Amino acid sequence: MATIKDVANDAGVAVGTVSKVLNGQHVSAKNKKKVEASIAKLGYQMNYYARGLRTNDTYTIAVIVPDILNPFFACLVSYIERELYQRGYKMFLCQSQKDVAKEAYYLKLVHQNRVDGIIGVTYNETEPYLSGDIPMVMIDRHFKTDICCVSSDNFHGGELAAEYLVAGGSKRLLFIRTGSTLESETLKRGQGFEASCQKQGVVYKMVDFGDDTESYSEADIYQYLKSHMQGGVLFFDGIYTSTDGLALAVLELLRQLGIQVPQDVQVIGHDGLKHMNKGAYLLSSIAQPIKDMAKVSVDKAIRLIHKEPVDQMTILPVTFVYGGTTRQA
Amino acid sequence: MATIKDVANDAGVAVGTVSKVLNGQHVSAKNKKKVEASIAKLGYQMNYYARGLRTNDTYTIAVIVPDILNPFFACLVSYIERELYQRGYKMFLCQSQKDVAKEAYYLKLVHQNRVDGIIGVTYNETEPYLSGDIPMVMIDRHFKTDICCVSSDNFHGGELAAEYLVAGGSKRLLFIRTGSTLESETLKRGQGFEASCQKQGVVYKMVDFGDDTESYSEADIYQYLKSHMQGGVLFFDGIYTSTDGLALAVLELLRQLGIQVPQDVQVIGHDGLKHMNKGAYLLSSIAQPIKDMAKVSVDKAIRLIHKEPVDQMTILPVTFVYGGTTRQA
DNA sequence: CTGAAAGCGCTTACAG
DNA sequence: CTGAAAGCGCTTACAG
Repeated sequence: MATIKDVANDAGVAVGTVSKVLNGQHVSAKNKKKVEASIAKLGYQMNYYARGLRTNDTYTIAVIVPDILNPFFACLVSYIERELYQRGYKMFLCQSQKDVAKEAYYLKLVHQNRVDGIIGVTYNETEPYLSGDIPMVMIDRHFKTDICCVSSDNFHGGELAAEYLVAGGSKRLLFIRTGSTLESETLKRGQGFEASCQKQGVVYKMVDFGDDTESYSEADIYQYLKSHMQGGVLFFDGIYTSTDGLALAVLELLRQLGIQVPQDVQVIGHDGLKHMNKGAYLLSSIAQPIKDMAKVSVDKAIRLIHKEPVDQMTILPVTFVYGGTTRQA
Repeated sequence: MATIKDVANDAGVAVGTVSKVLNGQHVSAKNKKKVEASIAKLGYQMNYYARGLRTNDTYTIAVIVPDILNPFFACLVSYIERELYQRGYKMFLCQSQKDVAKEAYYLKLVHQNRVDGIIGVTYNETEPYLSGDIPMVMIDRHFKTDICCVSSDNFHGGELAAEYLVAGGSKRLLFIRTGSTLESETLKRGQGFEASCQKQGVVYKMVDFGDDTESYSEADIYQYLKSHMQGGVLFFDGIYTSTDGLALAVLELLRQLGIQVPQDVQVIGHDGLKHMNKGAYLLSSIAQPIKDMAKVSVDKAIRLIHKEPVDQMTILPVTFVYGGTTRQA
């Protein structure tokens, strides 16, 4: 590959001059023309490794998510990539897979590869690995330390779910969640739901099936639902789940139990996922503004890189979306 | 951040010695111990940009796919990341989004960032951008030039679909496809289907709705199906589509037309996608061995990087999977 | 086995 | 405005 030196020789100027035209600094029109001609002629491509070594800017950002097999994260990562591309950054994709060792590996790699910043969704206790010297924005996870965070309005999402369920005629509500209790921001979904139930003075129950191991503890949930049935009818007539994935599992269990949705019970999920990520909504749900979350995350990360001021916390609005599992309010 | 020089000073040895222990070369036990102690003490992390500049190895691979919003690609990318991680490589995620300019940008970036190799699924005519000096493996796309390719057995997939449809009792088959006609490997799905129909001596029809613009040309397909109905019954009683995404759209159209699946017509898709990428199959389908495709791709890429011999073409086997839209053969 | 030194391809003061 | 030179943090022959 041609180097800056080859270009300088070909154009008959000093390497410093070539560097200047490469970086848009002022050089005489005559030299600029010569250099540009040589660049084109030699097919010169800048070696970012050499530049990065000198300037300490790499124009790369590491994105750490649990797993893009999960459509929510795939969607988030997809939009982050587009945003990064617009801004001239490249993305290292890191899947932690809820594996502490792997997450630590990536957090370390990030130093070695001198990424300019990190955008991450992490549920592990990785704070010890976080040296504050690298710009970092977390999604949906509010660290105790002063790390930048962007999230959607999980609390209000829970409220919305309770409101729509009641508006659709449900009188005895149930909230089901699974997952790590470290997901501090997402925990607010249940809190908002509960607050709204109390405010509306409706009967409700909160149940937590703990960390899901790929199976969403389906057997446990099945037992739970079954034990709340009497003469073929479920005690609850409105269910809100912490994620769409969980809602899908619940929907299948209800089907097995012979319960009609939304006639007998309405179901609302959370995330707002669509068929193949582009068709209809999978079910009635509280939709997160994934695109905006991606945009804001990238924007914050780049501001941090440039040492510009940023808000420590940003909470984006959620909306209710109809997907056939509610009696459309 | 501490540099190799800091470590050398702290340990009282030369930088060359530190470099050797870093790279697992032989140094005296005494010095090795001293160096390791200093590394730990200073929290030293190697600067890969400096090393990369020297050695021209970056341990990074660019993965180029159209868009991970598509669950098939999300799945592929997810498994590629795991494989890469195992082998000590990092991944640049590049979404071309079927945008020629963006794809060209990434292909160029790849030179600037000196990635060791590329793994890609591209449908554009990007060959001119491909300088042969960088190891590259293509998935599902067979270039005329001698680029390494891995694919699943699309032809046999088509055959399997026809066989299962007939085995389930269908007598008049229909193949529907959408998408770029550049997808040379995936085009074989239709070819295999047709070959099997002829061999089995069954009535069939092939129809191509061209490039999908996010909407799968749904209106056109609806019209087509409707024009082949008579007295509420569809002329065809078995449908095979080029992808699961398309099959889902067809399923919805059939529902709108009041046609029962699988009673009136059986439907088989292609890809083998699952609910949330982990639950049940979306529908009866021809499943691609995505995990193996990822593994083989990474393996080939790394062999190419090491200048080891590799097979130019690898075709992995596909299987029929039952997902409720066939009369289970 | 170890140290001193050159060099990878850039950028950036510093003179002129 | 331009050139010559130092230096970013590594690795790798080359002497000793």
